[in-house]
Amino acid sequence: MNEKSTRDQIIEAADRLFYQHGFEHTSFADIANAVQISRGNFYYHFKSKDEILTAVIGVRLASTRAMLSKWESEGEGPAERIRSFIHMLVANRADIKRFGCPVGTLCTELSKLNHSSKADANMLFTLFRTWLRRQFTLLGREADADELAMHLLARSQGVATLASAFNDEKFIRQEVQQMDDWLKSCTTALREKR
Amino acid sequence: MNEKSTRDQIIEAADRLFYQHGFEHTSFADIANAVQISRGNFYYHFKSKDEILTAVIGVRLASTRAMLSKWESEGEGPAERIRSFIHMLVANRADIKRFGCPVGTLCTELSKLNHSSKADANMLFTLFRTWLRRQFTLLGREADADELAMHLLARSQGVATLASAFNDEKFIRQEVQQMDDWLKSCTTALREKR
DNA sequence: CCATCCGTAGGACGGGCGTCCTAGATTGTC
DNA sequence: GACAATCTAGGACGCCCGTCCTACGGATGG
Repeated sequence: MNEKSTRDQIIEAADRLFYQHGFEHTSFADIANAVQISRGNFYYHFKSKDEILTAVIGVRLASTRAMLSKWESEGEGPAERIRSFIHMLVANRADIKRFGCPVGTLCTELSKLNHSSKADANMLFTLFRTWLRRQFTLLGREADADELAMHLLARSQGVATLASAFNDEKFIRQEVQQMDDWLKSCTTALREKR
Repeated sequence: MNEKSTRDQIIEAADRLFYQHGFEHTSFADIANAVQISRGNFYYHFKSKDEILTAVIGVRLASTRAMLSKWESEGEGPAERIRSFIHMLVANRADIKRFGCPVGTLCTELSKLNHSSKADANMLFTLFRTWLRRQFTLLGREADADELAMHLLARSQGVATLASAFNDEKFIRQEVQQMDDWLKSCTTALREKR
């Protein structure tokens, strides 16, 4: 059995709880309870709650980078890669329906708290934005690549927010279908230009 | 001078603070400080913090209904009314850039808190959804009116989320322009059908 | 002028929070 | 077996939270 270190367990539990219940609403006691360790033991691994948040964001950044790299290395074209992004909504639909988008909800919360880690969390968005921009550029849309990237990001965020509010998975599939069509029209527009 | 009652002042201040800093992060002390009254005085007007939230949601529901009625009574066609909805994003762009959408962020927070007023807050979304659905029906799109309403709601939410994260007003204008175009294409599609 | 009532001030209360300390358990090394 | 380093348990600490009580002030009306 490859047991995880206590530190990693704390980060993992905090990650999940921050997502499900929000950063502020999650207490040390909640995390301690989830990891089944003593509350006092935290201080050995993290000096403060903010330090846990920093670690959680760090893990999310790393795993996001890994995911984007994987999509990029899978050798299919940029259109297929963007489709991977869009279909994240379907793959995670159960969680999104219950808790919204992990990135969007965290950034929104930290923004309202004026939290010092706000910029770090926003970097998660920037990661996706830059990656999508690159894919649209590869698709031959270098002129409006960033605009398209932001447009797609925004639509994904909106879908997550409403799916959560209305508790509606079907709506996710519906909108994903439309985004797929939209993506195709992006490629078609390119071909017509040539 | 038409002085407002203390109760209304409390609701007003709470409304603003809940929007700017979130419900949970806003304390009685914060509201008391904003209204310049004693903390203990709250209990005379509201028995609990949740009761203030209920009042705030009530006010928002009322003013939303009033706004939608006004748009509807202004006599222009359904397309122009939907345009009023879309252009809310531009009209409130300064606040949206800083604090996101008041409806979306509140619903998201209450959802994470599993708060009992979650359903009341979601009613704000339903108000817009039903109203938009009616306008699209009047536009001759009764078959997919709800789908179009949800689509537009989602895009607005996404725009608000990203504008806030990236602190970008220009993005709002950009997307509003696209939504205007999209709305025109909805009408065009109808005319072609006839 | 007194009685009544609405609105207010200030602070007590119990509890939960993030933080921090310290004594003990566990592990690894010679 | 002795010792050091690493990790853990449990709880103390001060603070702020939401809640709640009670005494005061200032109108109003008989």
